[in-house]
Amino acid sequence: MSLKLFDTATRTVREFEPLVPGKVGIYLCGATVQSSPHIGHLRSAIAFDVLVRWLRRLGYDVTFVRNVTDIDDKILDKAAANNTPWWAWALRFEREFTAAYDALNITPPDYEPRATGHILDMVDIIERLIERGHAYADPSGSADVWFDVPSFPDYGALTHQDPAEMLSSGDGGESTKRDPRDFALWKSAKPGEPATASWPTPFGRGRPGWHIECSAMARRYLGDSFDIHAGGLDLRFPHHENEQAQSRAAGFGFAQYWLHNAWVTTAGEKMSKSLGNSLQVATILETVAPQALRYALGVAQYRSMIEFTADSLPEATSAWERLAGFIERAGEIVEVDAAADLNEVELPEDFVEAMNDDLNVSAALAVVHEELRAGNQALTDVDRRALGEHVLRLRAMLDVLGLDPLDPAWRSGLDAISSDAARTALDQLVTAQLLARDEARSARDFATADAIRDQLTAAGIVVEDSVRGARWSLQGSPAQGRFEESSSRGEN
RNA sequence: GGUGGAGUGGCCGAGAGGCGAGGCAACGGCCUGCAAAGCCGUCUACACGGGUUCGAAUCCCGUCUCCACCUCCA
Repeated sequence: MSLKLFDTATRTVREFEPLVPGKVGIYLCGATVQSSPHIGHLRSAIAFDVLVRWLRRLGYDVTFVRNVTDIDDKILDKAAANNTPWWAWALRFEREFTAAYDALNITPPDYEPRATGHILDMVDIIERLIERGHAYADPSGSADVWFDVPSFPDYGALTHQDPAEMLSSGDGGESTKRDPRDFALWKSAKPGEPATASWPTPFGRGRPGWHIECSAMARRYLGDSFDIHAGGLDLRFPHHENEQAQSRAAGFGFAQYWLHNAWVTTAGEKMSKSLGNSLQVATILETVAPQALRYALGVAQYRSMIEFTADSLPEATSAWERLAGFIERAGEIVEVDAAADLNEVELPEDFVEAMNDDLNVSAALAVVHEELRAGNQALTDVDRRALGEHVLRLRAMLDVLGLDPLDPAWRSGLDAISSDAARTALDQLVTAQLLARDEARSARDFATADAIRDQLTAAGIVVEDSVRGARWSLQGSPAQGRFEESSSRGEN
């Protein structure tokens, strides 16, 4: 039983075999940091975070690279429109992305290169392409350098398009290039653009074309050939097609597998910024626990579209609270070691099989919920031995999905209260109330007992009676303070 | 127009020729002083029309609808 992945280039589910046994290099196209992250961005990050976690769980030594595109037309335009330096604009949103990734427990990449830090790596590839006859300087004498599409017969291979039927790559617009399909490797500095947005090169002053950035950064950190290149579905063409063409034309093997995640949709349509900020990560985390958001975005197989409805978040919250609630209650009966090495725990066969089947997290979650039910049964039966095993297996599975409730990356609802002192104070107050309620119940004064409970409920505190007495928890636990939106001090 | 993808029960979502994935919601039962939580049960679905087959959500033919990429996009 081994991992199979759907490879966009071959349109088949392929047995995964790394170039170097035991090692995996992954390049993921990260954000163009021109605006705030929305949940679609996070879906991609979560999908491939699960891939990385699973590969590591399988024992691979993974090198995971996710870039930041910190210069492009939109960044320059928006920064100018807001009277802000373009690099400040980019950094502001890079921070927002980082905050969102952290809030959702997305494993940080091993390397997170910025495009602007790799100009020389890009120049190197462009020079190779010119030498090999796959690129040419613009005839006008500008610093523009174009990739020569007709010189590369394999163009179109990734997305299975016939180059003859492609009319235009759309790049640039001024048709000084030889062929309408040719795309920009290097863009000359334009009048009116900030001087800081261009670099001196053998071709002249300018800035990188979009596609060359990823070719250069992938090569820098993963080598001429590497295992997996991932990104959103929309990047297949032209971005990934062009990346592959550049890198292969330059003589590199480049990616062996191409993985693409599907959309988060609303009302059947691809999410877009025009839908408003209600779908921005920061906004959602004001009222929803980050674990629930991760659950909502992580329940479907990465190649399926996720239909995001008004019910999605409440539904995910219910499911999440059931999982986390079980671990919490179990911890009151058996010793649960938050720091236990979950990699040592044997995973259920069905779970492993599901994950190996192109990361079928939906099927894997079915196993998770079976384990949960069995665990709850053990909890009811107070079967400590079984309970301990269920807890470990459940956590080990959830850990693969980035959803272990005891992962230190999360902070519980109680942690939303800023200080330990406040937490202690709240605990004492609630405990006192529960004590009074117990007394009333013992005296069969249920009116008083219920009044106390109602009062607590109104304050957002859920009371549950069990054989071991009453327990309480904060309802919903929106985890305030966990997500920190970066300040807007870059502006004005 | 070219190239892909999808239509599954109230909702979300797996599966891909026979064996009722799973979650959420709802309802019933157990438990509870009442709740909550939990457990058990109920809701027997696969866009439509044909066909193949002992048997089709799954295969074939046709039809309809929706979505994406081809311009920046996770």
